[in-house]
Formats: sequence, structure tokens, C-alpha cells
Amino acid sequence: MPRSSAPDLGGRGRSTAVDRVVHLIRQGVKRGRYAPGQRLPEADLTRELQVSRGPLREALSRLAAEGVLEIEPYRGAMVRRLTRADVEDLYQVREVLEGQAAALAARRITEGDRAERLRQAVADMTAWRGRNDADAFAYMDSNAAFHDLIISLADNQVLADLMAQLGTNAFRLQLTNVMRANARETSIREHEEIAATILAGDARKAETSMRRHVRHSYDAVMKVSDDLLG
Amino acid sequence: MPRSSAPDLGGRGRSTAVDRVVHLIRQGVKRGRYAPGQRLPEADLTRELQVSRGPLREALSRLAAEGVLEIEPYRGAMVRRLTRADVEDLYQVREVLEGQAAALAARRITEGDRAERLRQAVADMTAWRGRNDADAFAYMDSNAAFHDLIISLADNQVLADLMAQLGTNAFRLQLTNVMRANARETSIREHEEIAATILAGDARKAETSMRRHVRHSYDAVMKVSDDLLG
DNA sequence: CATACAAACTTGTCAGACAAACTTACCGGA
DNA sequence: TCCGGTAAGTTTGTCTGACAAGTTTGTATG
Repeated sequence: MPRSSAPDLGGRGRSTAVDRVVHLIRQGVKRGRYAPGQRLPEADLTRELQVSRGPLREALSRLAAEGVLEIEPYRGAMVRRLTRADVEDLYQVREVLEGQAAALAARRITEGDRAERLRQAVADMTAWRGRNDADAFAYMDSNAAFHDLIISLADNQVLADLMAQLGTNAFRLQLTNVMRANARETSIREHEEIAATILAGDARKAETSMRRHVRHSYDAVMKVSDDLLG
Repeated sequence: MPRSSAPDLGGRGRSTAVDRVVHLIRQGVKRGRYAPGQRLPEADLTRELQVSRGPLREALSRLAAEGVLEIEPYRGAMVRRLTRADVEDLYQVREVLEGQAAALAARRITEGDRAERLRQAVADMTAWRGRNDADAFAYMDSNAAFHDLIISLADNQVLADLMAQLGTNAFRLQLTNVMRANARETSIREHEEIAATILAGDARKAETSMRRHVRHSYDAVMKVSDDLLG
């Protein structure tokens, strides 16, 4: 349940050098700038990111705790290489956590302006319909935003923190998969269904549809060849 | 999905100063040596733990990511204070994760010597029957070992890592609650039931009984007065 | 008594240094 | 030629000292 490691969302606090470096490296991994398995020598990073070894090492340590990097004593940091087993484990957990999030969101949908926010998110998603040419990263941000919103609607900080941790790796995995056109249409339809069940306040159905969605996403990811995984 | 932050279980690797410090502080929080809300100035810790600021700060950062400490810029680290809302969130997540673990364990119980290990763990638990006088910490270790075993039987590394993270806080919460005699007997009985359903290979029942157990545990914890929470 | 200001303290970051461990390159022997 | 071992080079783990930025504490003033 990280609090200080959160990406400066709600905290509005001054951002320290460590936060900045964590963000940059994480971004680099998500965007594929640092490839899985690539080693990240401290010397290179201090030059590249303009920070001293102290904050850098703290950042690396934090990213290792998050599962983005791996650190071995006297061998340094490298971008974590995900095996098929890792991905299976990851999605098994995502399924229950996001399912739980959807159920909680359904129960709380009438509070505040939750329903409105969810409808807006659906509108943002459907705007992508047919636009298969558009920037894949932008689409994925939109996709991630939808899932983040569900988590946020669930109103459970522990759940949110854990999902944030799984987020980086899950993101990386979908990077290649999501570009396929039909996968995109399917995904949009499933998002609509999830939103509908939540808006209906049906916790059980919301959980079911979310879990199915995550499973489909997993199936799609598993079709990716091994070298894309890690 | 921390790998390097794990308490040197499988990795058998050399332990660095950071690992040592992380372990000591975490232990201190679990055992109540550092009270919730207590501030932990770097100067004091460097003296107490005989380590320089570099590794110490790395350790603090790691523990903050784990949710054991809270760090505010220019104000330093303090033992995280859990609110009732935090506890509710925590147990809501524990319920689904441990439930999932029990279900997975049931599905895999026939592989290897899993069944035997589980039966042994049950035997260890029942040995506490009636011995309400005995060391509370030792009993809790036994309790934690049972839950850890279920996680381990589930054979999902991501799940195991997430649970390890929730572990420290969950442990702290049960510290006071578990000493009550009837709670202990109830807990032992529930453990027996969980083990039985897993050994029967019934994933659905295993999940149900585990979730009920976690919920009962939550109810017991919530009876604790606020100042014990943090 | 409340407020404003200054001193004291703590944290965030940097730079330089060195020991420990890992990598790589080289060399002699089978 | 291939193999194994040694030495040099590189990288990490940790320490020390230093200083700026921000916070906390204490005091004096209205």
C-alpha cells in the first residue's frame, strides 16, 4: 500500500528528485525505451537523468519493489523480464482485484457524481471507435484511464495502491496486443458492458463482466510471442 | 510484485545492509517497538542501527512503499497510523486475495507433497489448542505460517508478493486481538475447515471458507479500540 | 494571548572515496 | 584448438562530509 510512491496524484506535494527519476524510468519502461532484460548501470543513468547516485539508487530500489526492475547485489538493475508464468500470475490477480473493484464501484455508484464520471469515461472510450489508425499510446492511456476510474470509484485505497503497482507491468504487456483493430472493438464493447452493470448498481454482474474482460485481455496477451514478453 | 524486497526467502543471496535495516525496522514495527505515529529521525536510526544515511534512506523508502512507514518531504519518516477506513480497505483486499489463494491451492493440492505440508501445518495449529497462556508472538507466527502456506500452495508469485506487502500491517492489527482465548479456538477451527476443503480439492468451498475466516478476523480486529489501531 | 520573526534542527541532494564483488581479457597448459 | 585460471578493469555497496531547502521550536513583541 504505497503512499509516497504514488505518482503525485492526489498528494499535490513538492516533487523530489527521486520522484522525478522514478517517473522517468517507469515511463521509459512503459514506452519501451528500456527493453526487458536491459541492464541499467548507475553511471549511465546519473549522466542521462542528471542526478547523483543517492537519489538514483533510491529510485531504482523503489522500482524494484514495484516489480518494474530487478536488482541483484553487485550486478545492478535491469528491466524485469516477464515470463509466461509471470503473466499468468499477474492476470490471475488482476482478475480478482479488478473484479472486486467493479463490484465495489457498483455498490457506491449513486454516491457523489460517480455515475456522471463513469458515463464520461465511457464516452471517451467510444470516441475511439473505428479510429484504428490513431496513436496507440493515446488509446492505451484512455484504456488505462477507464480502469483507473473503476478502481477510483471502488474507493479502497489499498486496492488502488496494489493495482498501481501491477499497472506498469500490465501496461507493458498490452502495448503490442492492443494495436490490433478487432481487439480494440471488442475491448470497447466490454467496457460499455462493465459500465452499464456498474451504473445499474448490480455488483455481482459488474464483477462478472469485469472478470471476463480481464480474462479476454489475458488471452489476447498470451498470443503474443515470447520475445515481446521479455 | 517485489522481488528484491522479499525477506531473503528463496533468493539465498548475500544480504546487503539495506536488507538488514529493512528487516530490523519492519520487525520493530511488528513487535510494537516503534509505535504507530512515532517519528523515526534519520539521525537516531543511524546511531541505533549503525549504518550511514545512504542505506538507511533506501530502507526507509522501501518500507514506505510497503505501507509500513509514511514519508513526508522535509518531515521524514513515521510509523504509519492505520485508520479504521484503512483497516476496512485492507481486509476487503485480503478477503479476495486469500480467497483466491485458497481456491488455487485446492486446485493444486495433489501436486508434489502439498497435501502433506498442509496436514503438517494443521497439526502445528491444533497443538495450540487450550494453551491460551503461551507466548502470543509464537502463536501468531504459527498463525501467519498457516496463511503463508496457503499462499505458497497457490503457486502464484504475484499474489505472494502482494500478500507479503499487506502482511506487516495485518500482523500488527492482530497483535492485540489474538490474545483472547475464544478468538483463538474459533480461529483454529476455521483453519481446520479451510484445510479440509483444500485437501478435498474443492476450490469453491475453499474460497468460501477462507473468505469467511478473513471476515471473522476483520470483525474481531474492528472491536479493538482506536488507539490500538494507530 | 496571538503573531511574527529568528535560531535550531532535519531532510534532500551532491561529490568524492574506497572496499567488495562481478566481468572481461589474457595467457599457459593439455 | 580448447580449457581453465589469473589479473586487470568495471560496477556496485557503503561511508564521510558538506550544504541548500524546508520545517519546527523558541522568543520577543504588539
